[in-house]
Amino acid sequence: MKLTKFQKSVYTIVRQIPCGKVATYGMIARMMDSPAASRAVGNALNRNTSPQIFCHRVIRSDGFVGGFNRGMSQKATMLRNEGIVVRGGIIDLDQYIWKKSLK
DNA sequence: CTAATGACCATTA
DNA sequence: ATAATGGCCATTA
Repeated sequence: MKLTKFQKSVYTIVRQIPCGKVATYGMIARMMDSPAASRAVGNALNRNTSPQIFCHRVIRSDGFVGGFNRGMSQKATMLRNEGIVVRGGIIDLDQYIWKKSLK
C-alpha cells in the first residue's frame, strides 16, 4: 500500500497527538501547509484506517467526534479509554483539544 | 484527462 | 439560536 506525502504528513501529525488529547482536522491541515485540506485529511484517514495510528484522536472542529470507518462507537470508546469524556459524541474542545504548549 | 466522493469548515438565511 | 449551502483539498473510479 502506497502512501502519498499528504498521507504521511497526516500520520506524522496524528502520531504526535499526546494521550488524552485530541486534534481537529482543520488543525492538522494547517500544520501541513494546507489550511483548507481538512477534508483531504479526513479522507486520508478514512482510506487508511491504520490501527497503529491514533486516528481516533482526530475530531471535528465543532467538538463532534465526527465519524469512523469502524463505527464511531469504537472511536468514542477509545477516547473514553484515554480518559476523555465523550457525551453524545461530543467532546469538550477547550479541555481536550491538543494545544502545543499552552502557556 | 474529467468527474465524483468524503471521518470537513465557515458563512449566510 | 439552528438549518442549509458552497468551497477546498487529495484520492479514486
